[in-house]
Amino acid sequence: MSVTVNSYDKGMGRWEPNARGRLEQAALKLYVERGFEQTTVAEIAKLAGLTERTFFRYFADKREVLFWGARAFKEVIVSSVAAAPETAAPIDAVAAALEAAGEALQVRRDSVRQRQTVIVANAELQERELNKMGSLASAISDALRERGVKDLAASVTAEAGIAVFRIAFERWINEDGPGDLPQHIREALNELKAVTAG
Amino acid sequence: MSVTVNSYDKGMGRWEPNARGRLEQAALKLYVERGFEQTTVAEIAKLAGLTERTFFRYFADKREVLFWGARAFKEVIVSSVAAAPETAAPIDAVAAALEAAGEALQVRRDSVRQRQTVIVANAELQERELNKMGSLASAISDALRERGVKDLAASVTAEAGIAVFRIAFERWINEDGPGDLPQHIREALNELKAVTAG
DNA sequence: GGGGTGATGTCAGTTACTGCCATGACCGTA
DNA sequence: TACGGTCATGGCAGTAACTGACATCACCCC
Repeated sequence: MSVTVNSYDKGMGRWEPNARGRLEQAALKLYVERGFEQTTVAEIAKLAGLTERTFFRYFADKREVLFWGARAFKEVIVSSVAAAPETAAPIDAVAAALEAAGEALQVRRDSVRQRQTVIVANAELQERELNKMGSLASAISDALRERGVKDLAASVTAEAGIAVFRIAFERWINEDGPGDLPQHIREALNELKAVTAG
Repeated sequence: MSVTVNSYDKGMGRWEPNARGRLEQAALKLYVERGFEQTTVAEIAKLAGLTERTFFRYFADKREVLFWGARAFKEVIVSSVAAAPETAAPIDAVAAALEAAGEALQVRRDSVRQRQTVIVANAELQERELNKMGSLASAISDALRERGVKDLAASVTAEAGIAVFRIAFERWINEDGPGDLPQHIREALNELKAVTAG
């Protein structure tokens, strides 16, 4: 039972197109329905009309399929930091980048929430998410250094920014209405400034 | 070839004592010698004079054996936060707790460094470490709330504290001499205050 | 001395993940 | 039109992490 559409289309190659996308879709669907642990890679592959072996050609492991989309997110943030006006203070450049990325998430709130539900239900997925966040912090730190920010300041600013984002994201995703992620980010950052003042 | 000592001692029970400790020792030894991935659980168990099955009774997975010792670390920090004078600002309570824990690490610098070498060489172990740090942040956040700190401030302070600690730890572990971890913590915290000021 | 307890062993099974080789439609080129 | 190379995928065997069910047997208590 494949998730793909009609396959007698014009221009069809030897294989259905977008194998990676089909695997992503199939995996998310099954993870949501049965949970991460109760889903085998073989099942995902079958639903996508592929084999287990092919799954592992596209994704390093069973978790990674949920995080492939985060690449774009990272790129948005990094280039936004790099593009901030030269006069902007490091923390402001980071804050602006996070708010911009936050707005991008905002419009896909339902699917983001679905994905997050799967992640919070499984410890291994939370680990992977933290890992991605850490890698994001490193990337931000690098981008800040490119702007001439000194090592320690760059590290601290990037880590603090990520911490702020994580808290804001968690509060936003647990909210009832559509919410306002950028607003949460501003609030958390203000709180950080308050608790570190003095 | 067991790592245990003479087994005809007085007071010997049916089994060699301290199975968990023997497994920890054996695992660290092999992880250092061959690397994490190149070591099988069967080998660890054999070196400790036990079986694979018993390894998994003590540790949830192959990674956890490296992090069991972190429990004590967490307890020190949490109780230190709880024990801070009522008048202390949240960020200062956390900073003091981290410095205290830092001093405890300082005296075991060599073994800490050995363990860290294993961890940085493997992505899965880094994930687990981030996970432990996240759980530590939650625990600190809870301890702050116990002190009457409001939710958002508690989260932000705890996460910022962990970020500061991580940066300080990394700088300390990569240093040549004995170094001064508490000093690094103070410097990183001051930097955080500087970049968030204004 | 007999039964209960608890740490360990044994064994079979599942599944994530990998390496190696095979397949066959596509594409350029002679 | 034939031919040879490319490349996404399939097939298959193997390793090792992890789990559940049951067996063992020294120890302890009554």
